[in-house]
Amino acid sequence: MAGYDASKFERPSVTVDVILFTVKDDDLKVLLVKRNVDPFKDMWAIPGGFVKIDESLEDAAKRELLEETNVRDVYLEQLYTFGDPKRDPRTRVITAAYFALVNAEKFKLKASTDVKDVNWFSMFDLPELAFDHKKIVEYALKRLRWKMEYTTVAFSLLPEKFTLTQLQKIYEIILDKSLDKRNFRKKIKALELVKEVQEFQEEVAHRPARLYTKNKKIGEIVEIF
Amino acid sequence: MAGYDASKFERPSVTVDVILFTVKDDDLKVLLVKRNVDPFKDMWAIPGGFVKIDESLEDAAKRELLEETNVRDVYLEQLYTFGDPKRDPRTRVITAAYFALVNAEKFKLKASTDVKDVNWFSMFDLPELAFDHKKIVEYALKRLRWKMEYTTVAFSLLPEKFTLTQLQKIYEIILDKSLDKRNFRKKIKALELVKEVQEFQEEVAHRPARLYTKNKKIGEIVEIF
DNA sequence: CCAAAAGTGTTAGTGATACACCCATGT
DNA sequence: ACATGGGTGTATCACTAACACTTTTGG
Repeated sequence: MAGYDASKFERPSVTVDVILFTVKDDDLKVLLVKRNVDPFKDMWAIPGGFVKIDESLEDAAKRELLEETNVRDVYLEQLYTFGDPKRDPRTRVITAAYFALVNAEKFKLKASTDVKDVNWFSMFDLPELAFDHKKIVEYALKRLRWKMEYTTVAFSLLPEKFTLTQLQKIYEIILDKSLDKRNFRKKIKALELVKEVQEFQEEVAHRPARLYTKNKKIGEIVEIF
Repeated sequence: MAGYDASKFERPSVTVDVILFTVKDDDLKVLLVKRNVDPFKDMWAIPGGFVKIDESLEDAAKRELLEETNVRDVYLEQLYTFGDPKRDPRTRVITAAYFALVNAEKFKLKASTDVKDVNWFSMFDLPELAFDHKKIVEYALKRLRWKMEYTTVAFSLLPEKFTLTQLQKIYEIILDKSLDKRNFRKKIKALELVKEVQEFQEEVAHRPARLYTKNKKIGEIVEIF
């Protein structure tokens, strides 16, 4: 922190971008918005926007997500700040990227004024993205995979009540590898991450699975080293 | 990313701050600078400063470290971006904090124009710090400890040639716990992190220890999960 | 010969992996 | 009765943790 008067400096703009993941239709999906303005008009991009002068970065991330996509109440954490001077062709823009997870069945997407369209895309079949958003999304995937292995973030992708098979599938889809059912259940139970509910799946053409909820103070994210 | 003209917005200032750690005199030290200007004139702070309009965040971090403290060639990674609207009393300042490690014996500290004084402080006995720097330093310590357990960052705190006891001490000081010598050496050797050198310690009043170097392509940081 | 740190192996316990069959339900 | 996923236990392997004595050097 130097003895400069901040106002002497030509200032970069600051944005937040939010990489929102969900698991849906047996696939890992990212939320993208279609840009309605230049630069990169009509191209898909990560939702985001400028940080207001009196809001925190996290508040900005929540606000953008709500405004552009109608999504609220997500697991949210800061991912990384991308500040390459050339990442925006117009001017210097530094972006604090956030990383978010939701259970997709809880809201309806809707577009907004700045945005022509909003949609889920398979992480493994993305369209061309605006700015350096490809790089950002790839970085987010790395972080997501890491978090899956060492924390309980997976639970934020589930509905209130879920089966152990649903939970396991989330791990399998994101980590892109199959897991042993018995070992998986053994571990989940040993860590006491879930609590039995006195209910079972309904309307399935096979033996209905027991339902579980997250156990109390996993509330949010537990490191499971 | 929204359809706004960036120039319409009141822009926050962006700084980088660098938390530089070293291990010295059997203690974990942080580099602090004494501010020569308001706000917080004469108070100790993490080195840092404004990001220039055409330099990347990482370049800014390197530049500030060199300018304010004469330190170069460090291990450097982005830590977190702090953006609370009230963290700077003057105006909105968002700071991208970087986290750095050096072997302290390789350079001479020197103060600069913006800075009255530069010095190493024990991480466990810090003076009062400017801004929200206490919080930032604590966050950096958490990250450092985490990195010690799961990566090979420790090696960036060592000189070219070192003994296994020196290496072990670094772990012990930072993690603040003692480790078993035999198990420690077994693990380091099993992971092939070090290479024997045909030299020994000199001028010590006991059996001289064998010297080692970092093994080839640990070059930088290896995750040791 | 004393002080100081260097160096070295074995055992027990814990957690991870591999693996196959019966069960409950709907059609 | 059959198809579909649900549900369960044991044995092996790998890694971690605990632990004590001998060696080499300088003073």
